[in-house]
Amino acid sequence: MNGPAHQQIDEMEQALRADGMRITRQRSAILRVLAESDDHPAADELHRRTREMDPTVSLATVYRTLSALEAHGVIHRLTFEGGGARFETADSPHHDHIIDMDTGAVIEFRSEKIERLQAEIAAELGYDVVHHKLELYCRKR
Amino acid sequence: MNGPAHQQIDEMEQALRADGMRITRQRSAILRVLAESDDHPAADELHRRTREMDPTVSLATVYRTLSALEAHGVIHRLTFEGGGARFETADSPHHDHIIDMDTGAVIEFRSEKIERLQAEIAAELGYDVVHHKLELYCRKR
DNA sequence: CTTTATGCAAAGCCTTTGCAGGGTA
DNA sequence: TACCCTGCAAAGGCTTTGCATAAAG
Repeated sequence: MNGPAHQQIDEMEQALRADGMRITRQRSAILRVLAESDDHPAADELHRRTREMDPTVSLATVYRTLSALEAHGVIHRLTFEGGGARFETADSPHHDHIIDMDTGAVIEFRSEKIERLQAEIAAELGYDVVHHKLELYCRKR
Repeated sequence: MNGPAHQQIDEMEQALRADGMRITRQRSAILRVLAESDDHPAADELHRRTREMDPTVSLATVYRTLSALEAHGVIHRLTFEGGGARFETADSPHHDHIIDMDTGAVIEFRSEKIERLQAEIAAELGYDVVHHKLELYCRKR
């Protein structure tokens, strides 16, 4: 819902095109809907929203597109507890998530300290962190 | 696979009984198999192992038992990326997980610093952390 | 014009549930 | 005995896939 982020979407599409991916009407619509959402929607919700601007888009295409976009690094797949996958564009810098257990709302945050500690811990065990997931399931105090 | 952890299992069963849960042959077997596993098995793997000591146990009962044990706080449900839920007994103190992306192995670790930072971050946003999930998807360096 | 994407419907996981019979406290 | 639990099989969510058609480059 961040209004005219057109240039951002255009950039993503250019990158995808350069990466050999065809930009179809459906893919463009799905990507745009996701870029304009800030609530980490699930596939079926994304399908519903996309249909408002293009009623022909099928759920299968939504799933296929999401997988493709993820493979190209343009979006992230989030798998919270209970329920299916949810998605976000990968435009903002890396962050983690707080999940409000009462409302289901998702809040983004970032901690350099935690990032650093994670890498240190993995290194001590002989590993490199490829990616990680930190979710805080919380209630308002 | 930690050998004779009988007293631990007995303790858990006592607690469950005291909590109003009936200890059946099936539940006892499932709990024991899980307590003796250190590889965070999924439901179907648990079913396979449980059947070795009691071939009558059905998969439905495995699922129902796991949910019940989780509700009673005796086990934890882990939901890693891709694939279904995996489980561990809740006897050891809280810890997080490193997932070896090449072998699928799961390594436990604990960081007081990270725990503290998480609580601080949530507090700043007006939240209390009920529980959290920290997973490091790693490769051997 | 070649190759890739789409829609539809069917199938695939993993997990839950209704029901009648069986076991626990 | 009263109630809870179990097995079986069917159904449920979410996601993927086979196929013929349509569209992109």
